[in-house]
Parts: sequence; structure tokens; C-alpha cells
Amino acid sequence: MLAAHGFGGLTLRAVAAELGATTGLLTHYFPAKRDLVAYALDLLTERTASRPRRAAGDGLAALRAALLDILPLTAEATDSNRIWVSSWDTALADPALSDDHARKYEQSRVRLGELVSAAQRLGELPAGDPARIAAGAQSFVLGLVVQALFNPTAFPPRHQVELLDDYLASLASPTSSGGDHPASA
Amino acid sequence: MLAAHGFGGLTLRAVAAELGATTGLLTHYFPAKRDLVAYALDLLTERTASRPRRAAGDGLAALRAALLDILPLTAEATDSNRIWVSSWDTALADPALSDDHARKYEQSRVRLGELVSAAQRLGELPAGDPARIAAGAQSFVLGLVVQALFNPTAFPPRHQVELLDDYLASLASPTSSGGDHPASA
DNA sequence: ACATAACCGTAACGCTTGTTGTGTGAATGG
DNA sequence: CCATTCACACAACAAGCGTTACGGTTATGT
Repeated sequence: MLAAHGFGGLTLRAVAAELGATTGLLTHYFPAKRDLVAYALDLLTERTASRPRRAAGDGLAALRAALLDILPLTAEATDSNRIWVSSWDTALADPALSDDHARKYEQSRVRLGELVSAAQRLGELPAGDPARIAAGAQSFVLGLVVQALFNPTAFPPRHQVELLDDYLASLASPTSSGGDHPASA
Repeated sequence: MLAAHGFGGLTLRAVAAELGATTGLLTHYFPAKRDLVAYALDLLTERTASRPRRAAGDGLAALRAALLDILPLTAEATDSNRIWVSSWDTALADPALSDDHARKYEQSRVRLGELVSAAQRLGELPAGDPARIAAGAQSFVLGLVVQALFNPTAFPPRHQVELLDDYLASLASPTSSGGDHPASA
């Protein structure tokens, strides 16, 4: 339902109907709609977090697996991402929800940063601030999600994986500006 | 208005009020709200397209400039991106608008692809399918936009530029898997 | 067993929404 | 100079929204 109509078309009655219940139940548990929305987002987060993850090796392979887990490669993941993207409208209009999103993405970056560190320790990635590399990787995947959602024909799963692998390959190759910090102001 | 309340909170009366007019005017020009929304998106596209672009050199510098023009580095660009992102909810729920978005991003990719080609011709970028590289770059920037919108503190303009430069640097360095297709399973 | 509270369906409220009519003044054109 | 169309305000409409009030049912504690 959410995947089809987005967060904008989310109504208490629709949720209640899908639940086989009425608005009375919802208002009983959620004082206001905002709370229902917040809960829906939390539930989405949790469900996304507890999704069966693909087997991850060590180092770079683990990072790749984590990033692949985000992409809309399956119908289920597509729905999930669709809901996620559609929540951005609501979230951007509400500072509290906005902070929530910021926190979630930051948490995800931290997790990716650890994987980056591990890959660096294994020598699979060149030196460089793990947090920065993680932020870059998250950006890449996030943007790829958006493009894939709008144009699934141009971004079939295979192509998404190719693009991600391109990105990871370019990460793996050392750059001239590897880990130096040019005394930025 | 749109930047603050998003596309979800877009009402005919609010638009009319901001226009100093009434709903009568709007319905006179737009048969239905869908048309108003579509027009708003076209107008946003046009305004974004005709935004004063930063001076672009040749090759890689031009690509960098084009990507920088997308990022929310200024208050105006932030508003623009905010509206853009918030439109995704509405767009994903409407196939026609969805196609419109897909077309716009494809067009943008084509434009980026030409810049990539030019940079390759100058030897500033290694060989490889320009369309693929452009798709990657667009993904990266798009995702960076989203993250910056939700967490402007963690992604100040300087940091955004740094991340983009990291990405471009990694693009510029040749990878072992230049354009080959390693028969992925 | 009985009082109390939690649970939840039903119905209504007030409000906002998109949309549709109607009326009026200005422009247009023959 | 008048008829007709256009441009727009204004008001009203039905529908849908979140929210609230209330009634009956079920659990819970004493």
C-alpha cells in the first residue's frame, strides 16, 4: 500500500482497512498521525535491518555485500526503497522526522565505515579516512537507488551491480590524493 | 513554500494565495491538480536548467563544474533540491510523473556522458563506457544531495566538494577492470 | 464477584481538500 | 456598438481527512 501510494497518500482509514481494523484502534495506540508515521518509519527501519542479508565475507567483500543489500535488486527491496524514498517528502517537512532520518543515515555510515576500515586493514582498500569513504559509498548507493526506482528498465539488477562494482574498483585503486589532508581551512 | 512544506503539502489555495489570486484562476488554467503539479515540475526543471552555471573549463573541469552545479551548496540550490527530492513521493505514485522524472534524469546522464567523453578525449579520464561513468557520477551526486539535505551539519558545502573531488580523483585513476566484463555469475 | 481499566468498533465532528458552478468586468471582433 | 468570448473572483459542493466522544466488550486485579 505504502509502496504504491507513497507516504503522501497515507491515511488512517487505509491503514486501518489493511489491518482489518478501524480508526479507533489506531487512535488508541497513536495519539496523532505523526506518531503513526514515526512508527511506520521505525518499523521500516527495523524490517530493513533484520532483512536476510547475503553472506558476507571479510573486508571488501563484506562492504560490497552490505551495499548490495541496500539496492533494489529484488521486488521486496524495491518496495522497501520505494517507501523509503517516498518518506523523504514527509520527513523533509518535519524537523523531528528529518533528524530521525539524519541519525539513521549517520548510523549506516558508521557501519559502512567499519567495513571500510576492515578492508583497509586487509590491504584491499588504500588508506584514507574511513568515514569519508563510507560517506561517499553511501551517497553512491543512495543515488543509485533513486535512479533505479525511477527507471527500472535502464537500471536492471545486473546493471546496478555493474555500476557498484565499477565504483568499488575505482575505490580499490590507489589515487594520487590517497590519504593526505591538504591542510584544508 | 514548496521548499518548506514539500509537494505533499501543496494545495491549490496555498498556491493561489502566494500568487495573490484565487482558486478560480488556477482551475481556469489547469483542469486538474495533476496538471498544476506537472507544470510546477516543468517550471522547476526550466528554472534549474537556466540557473547561472559556474564557469566551466574543458574536460574534467567541466564535468566537475556540472556536478557542483547540482549540489546544494547555496541556499537557493538547497531549496531547489529540497523541492526536487520532495517531488519524488508524488512522482513515484504517478506513472506519468515517474516517466517524466526518468526522462529528465536520463537527459542529465546524457549531458554528463558528453562531458565524460570530452574528458576522456583529453586524457583526463581513463577509457570506459561514458554512459556508465555518467550514470555512476549522477548516482553519486544524487545521493550526496539527499544526505546533505537531511544532515546539512555533517555535509557542509566544503565537505560536499571534498567528497565529490574524492570521487572524481578515484575516477581519474585507472582501474584494473577498465571496461572489461568479468563474466559475473 | 465485582470494580476498574484496557481495548476497540461506531459514529460524528470540524476542517480542508479538489472540483464545479455562477457571475462580473474586461477584452475582442465583426 | 453590440455580441461574444475570455479571464477571473466568489461561493458552494461533496468527499475525504485527522481527531474526538462514546458505547460495549473483554481482560485484570482484589
